[in-house]
Amino acid sequence: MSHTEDRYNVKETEAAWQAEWERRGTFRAVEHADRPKYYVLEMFPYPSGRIHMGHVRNYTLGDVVARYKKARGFNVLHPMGWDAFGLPAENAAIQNNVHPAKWTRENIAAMREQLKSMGLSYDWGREVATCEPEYYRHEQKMFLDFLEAGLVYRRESWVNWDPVENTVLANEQVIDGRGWRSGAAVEKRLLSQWFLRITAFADELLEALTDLERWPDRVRLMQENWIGRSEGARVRFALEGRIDGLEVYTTRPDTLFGASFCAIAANHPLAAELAADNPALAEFVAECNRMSTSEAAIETAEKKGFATGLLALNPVRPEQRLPVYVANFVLMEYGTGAIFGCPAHDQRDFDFARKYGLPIVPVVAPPGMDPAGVTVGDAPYTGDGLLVNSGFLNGKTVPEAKRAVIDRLEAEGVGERSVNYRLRDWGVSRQRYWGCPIPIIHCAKCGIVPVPEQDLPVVLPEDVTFDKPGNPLDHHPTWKDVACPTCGAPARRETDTFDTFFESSWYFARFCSPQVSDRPFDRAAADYWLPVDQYIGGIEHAVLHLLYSRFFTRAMKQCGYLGVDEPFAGLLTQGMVCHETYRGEEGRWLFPSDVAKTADGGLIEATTGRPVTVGRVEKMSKSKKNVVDPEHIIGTYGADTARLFMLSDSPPERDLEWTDAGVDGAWRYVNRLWRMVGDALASGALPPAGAAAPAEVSERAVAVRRATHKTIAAVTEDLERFHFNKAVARVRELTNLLSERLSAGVDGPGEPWALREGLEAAVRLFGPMMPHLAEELWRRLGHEDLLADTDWPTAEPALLVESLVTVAVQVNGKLRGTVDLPVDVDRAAAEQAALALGPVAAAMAGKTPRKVIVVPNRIVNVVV
RNA sequence: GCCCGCUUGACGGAAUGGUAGACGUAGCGGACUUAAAAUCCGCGGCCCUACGGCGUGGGGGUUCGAGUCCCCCAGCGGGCACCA
Repeated sequence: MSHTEDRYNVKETEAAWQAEWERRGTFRAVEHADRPKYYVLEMFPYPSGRIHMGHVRNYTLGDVVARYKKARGFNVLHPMGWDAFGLPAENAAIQNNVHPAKWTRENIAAMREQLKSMGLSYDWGREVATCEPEYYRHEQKMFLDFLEAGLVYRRESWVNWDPVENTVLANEQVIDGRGWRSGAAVEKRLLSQWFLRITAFADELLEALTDLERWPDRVRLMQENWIGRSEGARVRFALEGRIDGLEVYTTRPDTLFGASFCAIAANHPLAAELAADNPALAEFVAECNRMSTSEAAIETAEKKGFATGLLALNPVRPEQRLPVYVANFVLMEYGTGAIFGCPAHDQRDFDFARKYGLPIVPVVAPPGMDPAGVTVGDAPYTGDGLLVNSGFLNGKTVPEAKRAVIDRLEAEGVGERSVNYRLRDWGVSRQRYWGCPIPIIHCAKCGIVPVPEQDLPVVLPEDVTFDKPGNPLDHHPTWKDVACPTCGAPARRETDTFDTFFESSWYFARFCSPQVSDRPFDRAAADYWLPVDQYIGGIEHAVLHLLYSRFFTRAMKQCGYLGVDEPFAGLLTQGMVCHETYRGEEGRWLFPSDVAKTADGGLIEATTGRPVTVGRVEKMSKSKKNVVDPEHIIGTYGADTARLFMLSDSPPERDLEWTDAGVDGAWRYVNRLWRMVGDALASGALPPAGAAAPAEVSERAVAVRRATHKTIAAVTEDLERFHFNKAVARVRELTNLLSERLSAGVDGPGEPWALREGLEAAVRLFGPMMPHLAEELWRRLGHEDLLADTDWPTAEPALLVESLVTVAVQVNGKLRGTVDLPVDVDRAAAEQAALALGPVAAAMAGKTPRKVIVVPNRIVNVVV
């Protein structure tokens, strides 16, 4: 580690420091009640087999935060684990005839080695894999606790069903209405499933968003929209010739007088009843049921309706008869599964009315329009205004009319105020093998019986086969046969497993004490570490994973597991890693590693020399082959180079384009820094490590010290705000200056000391970003201790203040010059100095200033 | 379809409403070298000989002053409940 070489030996150096950190247990986390804690967590990966650049970016960001906070004196918890249940393992099993457990465990082993080569400051002693019974047994217990607490229930719900594979399909497995593997037309099917009552916390989850101040606004907004709280009314329409009525939910009860139809969901009980003796309607309902369950598919499909022949009586206009349709865009899950349509003031209702020739009656006059002459143009009007054609509501504003009409409906007993949420309860049943078994037993006599606590965990059997369509747990010869815990009669195990979001909804708590086996985690440890201070991951998890975790935390609290409401106090959502795409002849996608550059800068296929077309920069994906293997990059340039590039080119929230040139640039910088420190030491000009500051310091040396301390202050601020790219730029600026001074020849009182201070500052500031190089240089600079155990540098305030400041001078907002002024000079003096500038006088063309705006230490603007 | 975000030199990006383009990448010129690589130095938004003018996706607005705030539009991307 300490010989003099001309080139930086990355491989040896990085491996040596990784071994040293591990040997010393540098990153082991231990609870210290007297020290401030800081919990840094990156979203744990699905063990797909190899890490990808998205992981490298995510974990680099987290590692910078973890190492920085450690240097700032925090007791840091920075764990890593594996989100190890999921579909890809089953797909691999089917395609490659390898057992999901074996596949997953091998992937974990491979990826662990890859992550270790990045030099991440994890406490590997806390590693967890969610597919192991030691982990998932606890969520089985939690599920039973939730059941007892009334947070779990069972009901029927619709799924995408592949009739050939005999299996439920994920939305992403449904392509154009067909199963991705079988190609069979997908059907909707009703299955009995377990649900978690997330809607019980809808208001709380919504309101608590306000306090998540360290979450990005857009994520909070996305969750707000997802929860989708709306205030409206439930309105009951009588049905002509029937004793039952139709209850609809609406956010626009003010437009009731403009209603021209009602529509119900295809799976509304009324639709089912009517379809029983109406084959055409039955066919229409069946057609709706063939649509995917995804909202995007439903919303983009052509809006269709089927007139049932039923007529509904408008409660505010009893003489009016509204046709009742079954419509493919009405969702049973939302509101009451029935709506009334007011075409004049809603786009979808408008389209529907146009299509089926229904009346379009305006009932809201836009502001400024004559209420008497309101007509409907090419588009519905959805804004505020005054009610017209609406009986007792005429002349009221939209909000007034809402209040008035609901009051009337309530008085007449035909409706009431109602708050509705778009949020639906969380269906957690999956008809899949590679997941956590749901600890329930079905008994013919006793019904649904929870697995007794002493029988937990229900272990997922590994002796299963994938040769038949459907769920292997179902085909297992013996596993599901069990005696009923209540009556002892033969009974059957639940063969569904949990949604894999279940595992990721509490892993952050497990990390607090992964070693305990009789509970999910130790309460005291959770009380010490939680909430996670900084969570880092992709924006694609902005809603589901983060909302489920927020819900789960509340559910765990309600059951006494922990004491916090919110799992993640701070959130950073990183952008994607992108790369150019390449196609060869015949349009085949090519890996970047298959593409070579010709002398004139053109691109060819490396092996054949045939031409290559360059496509757009897109998210790295296997399908387009625009991927770069992190292992290859780390093997060639080292982890620090990869980390530096990840940090320096783009702010973390934005997408990052991976380029060879960028990596080369980072690599050159790593070597430049290494050389610069080596040369400085070899020159013998620097004082030894720890030397006291000299009494006399020249102006030149003070200038270096100012630059050093300004950099320390700025980088500290940048890291606090996650502006890593700016932090890198600033240290580079400092090392550019130091390099200049070093090559100019060190001289004058105090300069060698100032240069050492500068070099050490650069090394320390880079510590969280390029830990191996920084650790190596720190040692070479003569320090015995580890940089990883060294405190963050502090800026001396006296060196941050300047006596002069450059002030811009504008005439009518246009820059005409600058002037150097003492800091905080009075306005009159600033104005005088500005007016004295030649170009300023020229631009004023002899006119007298009408006004002079002076912003102290910034700008003087002369208005003429 | 609905919701959210982004758009600044050739490229990635800087810029509490106050000097647009920090820092880097690519490029160009030079030094070193037999040569190349590496390294070092210099140049660098666009137009103009200059004075100066024009520039932050397009259009409008607020302001002494707009990349930044407001409105409209376009393009690109993310999410939409069983991928994780």
